[in-house]
Amino acid sequence: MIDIKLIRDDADDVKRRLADRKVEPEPIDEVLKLDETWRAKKTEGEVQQAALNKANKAFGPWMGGRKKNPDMPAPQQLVELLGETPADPETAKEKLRLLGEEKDKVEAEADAIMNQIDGILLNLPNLPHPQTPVGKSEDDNVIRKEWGTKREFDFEPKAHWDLVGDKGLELEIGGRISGSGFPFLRGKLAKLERALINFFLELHTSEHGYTECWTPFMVRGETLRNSSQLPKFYDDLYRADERDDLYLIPTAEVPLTSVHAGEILDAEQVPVRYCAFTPCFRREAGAAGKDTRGILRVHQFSKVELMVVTAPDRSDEEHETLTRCAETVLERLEIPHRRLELCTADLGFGAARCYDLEAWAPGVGNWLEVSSCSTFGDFQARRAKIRVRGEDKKPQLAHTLNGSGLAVPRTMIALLENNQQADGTINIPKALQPHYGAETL
RNA sequence: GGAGGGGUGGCAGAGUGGUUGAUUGCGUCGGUUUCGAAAACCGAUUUGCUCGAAAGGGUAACGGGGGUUCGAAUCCCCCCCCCUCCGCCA
Repeated sequence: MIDIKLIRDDADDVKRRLADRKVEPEPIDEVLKLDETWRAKKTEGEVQQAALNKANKAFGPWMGGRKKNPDMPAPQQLVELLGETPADPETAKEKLRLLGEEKDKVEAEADAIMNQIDGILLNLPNLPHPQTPVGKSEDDNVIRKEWGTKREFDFEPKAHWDLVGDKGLELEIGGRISGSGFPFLRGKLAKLERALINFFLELHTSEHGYTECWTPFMVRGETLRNSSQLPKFYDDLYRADERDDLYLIPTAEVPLTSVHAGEILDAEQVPVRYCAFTPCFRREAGAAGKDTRGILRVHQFSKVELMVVTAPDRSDEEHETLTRCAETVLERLEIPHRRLELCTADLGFGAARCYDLEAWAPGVGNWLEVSSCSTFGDFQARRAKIRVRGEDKKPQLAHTLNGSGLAVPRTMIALLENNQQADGTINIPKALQPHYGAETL
């Protein structure tokens, strides 16, 4: 969530920054107006509560005193609140009850307004990082770097679906079992999938300092709200039926972001760096028919995710470090790739700044997004209530970051298509050989 | 799925419906003492919201949500989590 204090302090600035993301200004004005009413109601209720608290505090001793001395006068605090001296405790009670009801009404009004505010804020995307390039569409994304050179082929490189028909890519079987978008791998490709997952995890845990996690694959709505998939992206999620009210995770970001939800971390504990392999489940609603050939876009895929919780002043450098960790995977696999910095128009809902890593796939003749490395500022931390103690010992909202390290199917596509030989075999890159157990596939 | 037990401040662990944000111990931080340290003693030590320039004030929170009451950590209801036992099953 956006900090409501930013809206109070400088609503125009918030509107400007959201406008770069093509968000209309109306909700901000609405929040501003509601917030003003909320604070008035809130204060009104608290003043009433304070008076009631004072009176109630004196009530007990008065009752006690009257047991010994039935003529004991009502306490001053009670008289003050009621504006008169009550004849006896029973009349006082009745009057206090009515005052309490008035207070409850005011509080209920305040709560209703706060719910409205939350409803708006939960559906507003994050403010872009000052460094994020302003743009109108994905065409304005900026290529920050390219690594490797595209291989020259002395034959026509095949797309992966033509390349590995005999190596275990069984899309029809997946379709029969679950439907399209649920790939079934058999034999060599199944083993390649496992080798990639293992290679990713080994690299990040033993060389990059991430702590390996194993997470649930189904989570509560609350968990999805923490990392900002809900309420906005309900349609993109698979949900178990109403008996369980659980959702299949679209990424390991979801469970990992909630690991420290509600906690205040000590300065020495951060940065926290987690990685996890999970399958990811996405409905891909609205993306039907777009780049869906082969395993380009599927409903279930494997991914190793990197996730970082850090103090706010360190998040920019952590973002670079995290992105480097993801890039290293591609470098080790010798896959030509580039780093794209997303412009304001193309930024994900919760991201403040984001690099996409794209691997070159000569068979399909396209750059494929294999990783998305985002920094969220305090956007997720505010929802998940993740805080860090600063140098002054005061708790402050943490910053969260995450990135794929990497998504398996598209990495596999790039690997297969880049390393194909004229005879139809595929060379396994050196770094992966220990995990795959052979030099060719 | 069934039967019990439990969820209180960083941790441990009290708590009779009425000066309880909460006894106490440990831990942590500061001070006294010391050549220095330990011990001892003294003091401090939750978080959010809100008002305020600040000092400070108000309010909320004892797993979560409702309810009873003038007043709830304390009583009632629902839900969640953890532990033990039984059943079932990888």
